[in-house]
Amino acid sequence: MTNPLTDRQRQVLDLIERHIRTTGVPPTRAEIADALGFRSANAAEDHLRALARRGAIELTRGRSRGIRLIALAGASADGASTRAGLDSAALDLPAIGRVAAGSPILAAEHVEDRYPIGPDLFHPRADYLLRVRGSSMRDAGILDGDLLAVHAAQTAENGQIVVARLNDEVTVKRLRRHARWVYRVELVAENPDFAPIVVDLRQQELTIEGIAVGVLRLGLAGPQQL
Amino acid sequence: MTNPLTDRQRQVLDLIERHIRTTGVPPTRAEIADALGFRSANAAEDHLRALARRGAIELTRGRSRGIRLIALAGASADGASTRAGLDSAALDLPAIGRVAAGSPILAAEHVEDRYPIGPDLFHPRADYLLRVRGSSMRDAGILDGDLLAVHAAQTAENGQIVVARLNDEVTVKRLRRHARWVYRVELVAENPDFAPIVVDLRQQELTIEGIAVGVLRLGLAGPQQL
DNA sequence: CCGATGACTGGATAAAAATACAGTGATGAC
DNA sequence: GTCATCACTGTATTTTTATCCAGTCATCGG
Repeated sequence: MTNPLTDRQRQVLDLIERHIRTTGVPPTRAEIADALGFRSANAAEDHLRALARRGAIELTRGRSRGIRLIALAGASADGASTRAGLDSAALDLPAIGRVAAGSPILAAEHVEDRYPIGPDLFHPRADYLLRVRGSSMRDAGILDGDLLAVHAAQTAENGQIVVARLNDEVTVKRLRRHARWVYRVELVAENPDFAPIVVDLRQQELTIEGIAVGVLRLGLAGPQQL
Repeated sequence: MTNPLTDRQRQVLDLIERHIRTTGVPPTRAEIADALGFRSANAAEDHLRALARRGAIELTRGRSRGIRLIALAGASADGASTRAGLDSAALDLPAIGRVAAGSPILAAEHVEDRYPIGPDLFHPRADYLLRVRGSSMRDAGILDGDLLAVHAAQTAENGQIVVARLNDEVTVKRLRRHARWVYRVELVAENPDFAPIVVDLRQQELTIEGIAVGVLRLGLAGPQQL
């Protein structure tokens, strides 16, 4: 018995599961709409009704966040198998420095070091640490030289801080997306000195490399100044 | 060393767990009040605050049903007590939440959790993680809720970020001291909204508890906003 | 071409929830 | 005796949240 779910419904279902795992509570209609870029919470409502009709979830009328997952039979589609060569049972994480153009982030020559940090400290799990260059995310508390804990993923939700590759350059920004924008996304800095980067997907290729799940700053010791 | 929870608090905690198990979502304040017979939802609110202070749950401000169970230490306190005190050879660090007035920072009841991070990652070595409250060090990239890696020390140098105790309150600030000042030091916030605290050592006792050696931020995952 | 279905926008509204404020007793420490 | 903490009552007020209504556009089977 395969799933009669549509792709979009599958995405909504995955989002619900992810939301419960990361926040402890199911999402509201508005949160679903925001995460998937809908401009109306009613779109989320429609999806929930459809999922309930198909038996994937159970809704409790009138109760806020009254969404319950039923029998998680199928494996989720979202990039579960992509962690190539990463030991999930490891107690440490590789730190990635400057990434050369054209090569994958996790290529061995990019690994500067390994740090004794449990990957499962973060939710979702961190796959590597990326050394941040520049101050474009300053107001999000991510400073030059910080190590960003990254969960490797090919997709991200509106509002998340992502590691993206644009024109073969790797950058860290907040992702902005709307349902109305078909060929457009924005990479927004968290610092008024930097303008948002508007990406036209018909002209430029944008690859999501992962989502930020934490920050680690070492070397706070010395009496250095900003 | 049993739970620092009172009987009533334990009952509330059990109820929350039961509610999640049976309905799939955490309870609201009104539902807690109703289940335990309170006539005011505010009674539930008070209990939740107390449980959060003790690290049994985590509350998300403004989010309906934003209650999360932390580290299910087990219903009853079994013989195997948790590692209290200072294991130097450990691979993890204790995280300290709110520090009660008059008691030492590393007292067992302040330990919210332990995180798998090698103490030697930091220089000098970190002895514990302190959960930062407030935004007074915002411009140093230390945000509300961050975990500050702290090296226990009784002295610090000018310009270092320190964990200090003043009037029995623990605070994180940058230390300012000049050779010319004999009885004076300043604790400077890294945020223009906070004025520097000028300390006259003849009148107030200032204790250095440690110096900041790093920052760790978890929970960067969800699409939450600042 | 028609009607059903999926995937939405936009606006409105009532109910549900969080949370602030002001109190009351009781208990135990100092 | 005073103070802090716990365990509440009661009243507001503001946000959140669920949910309804009225449409639009595209696709697909018949």
